[in-house]
Amino acid sequence: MKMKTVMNLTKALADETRVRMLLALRGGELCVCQVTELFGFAPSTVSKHLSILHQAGLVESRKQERWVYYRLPDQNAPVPVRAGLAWITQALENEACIAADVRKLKQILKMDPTELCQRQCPK
Amino acid sequence: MKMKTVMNLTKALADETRVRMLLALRGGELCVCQVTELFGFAPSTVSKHLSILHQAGLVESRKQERWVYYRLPDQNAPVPVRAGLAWITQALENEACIAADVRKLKQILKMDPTELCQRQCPK
DNA sequence: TTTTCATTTCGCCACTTGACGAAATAACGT
DNA sequence: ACGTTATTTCGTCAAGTGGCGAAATGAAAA
Repeated sequence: MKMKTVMNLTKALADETRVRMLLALRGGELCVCQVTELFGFAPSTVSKHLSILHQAGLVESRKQERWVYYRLPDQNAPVPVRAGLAWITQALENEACIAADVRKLKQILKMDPTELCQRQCPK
Repeated sequence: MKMKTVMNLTKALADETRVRMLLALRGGELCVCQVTELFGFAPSTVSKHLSILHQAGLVESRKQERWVYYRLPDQNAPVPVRAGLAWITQALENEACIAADVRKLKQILKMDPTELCQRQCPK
C-alpha cells in the first residue's frame, strides 16, 4: 500500500472523536444526525470527521431518502483498512468511554431520526 | 487499554517520518546520530520524534558510552503496541520509500558513528 | 417546478504540531 | 575534577487541524 494511503489511515485514527465514531458504527450503520446527537458537535463538524474517515476508506456511505448512512466497510476493503479497524477495536475493548458511547447510542436509536435532524437544523 | 494511551499510539503513527523511523529500526537498534543521518533533519527534531515514539511505547532506548540507542520493543510490550507495529509494517511492505530507507541505512551503518555525530554537532 | 431539509462546503478562529537553532544536560575520556 | 560531545530541552515560527456558523448543495416532498 502506498505511503500516502497509509498515512491517510493513521491520520484518520489520530483523533479521539473519529475513533469513537468508528467504534459506534460496530452496531450497524448510522445517519449523520444520529452521530451528531451522540457526540454533541455541530453537524458540519461531524460531517467533516466522517468525510475524513471515508477518504481513508474506514467507512462507506449510502444515501437513502433524506439521510446519508455511514457504516464500517465490508470484507472487500483492503487488508490494511480491516487490520487497522481490528487493531483499534482490540486496543479499546473494555474501555469505559466506549461503553458509555454504546449506552448513549442505544438511547438515540430509540428516537425518531426526523426529530433528531430537526432539532439540529433549526428553522 | 485507556483511550489516552491508545491515542498516544495513533498520534505517534500519524507522522510519516516517525513511521519510517519505526520501520528503519526493524534491522536492529540505531543511535540518534544514525537516524539523524538517515532522515536529514536537525538532531533536535529527530530527538523529539524518537521521544514521541518512546512516550507511546513504540520504541525502547538504552544509553551506552556516548550514544543513546533506540530499538523496537520486545515481546513484553503491551499487545496493542505490538499489534500496531505489526499493522503498520504489514501495510507498508513492498513500499518503495521504505525500501529506499533500508538501502540508505545500509550505507550509513558502514560509517563510523563518531564521524556522523561530529558532522552533525559542528564546532 | 418549487419548497423543504439533511448534509456538505466554506471562511474564520484558536490551538496544536513539526521544523529549526541555541542553550542546557549528562556521561565519557582525559 | 574538567572539558568534550551526543542528546535533550526550550523558545520561536510557519503550517496544519478541529471547532463553529453561514451559505451552498442536492434530493425528496409538495
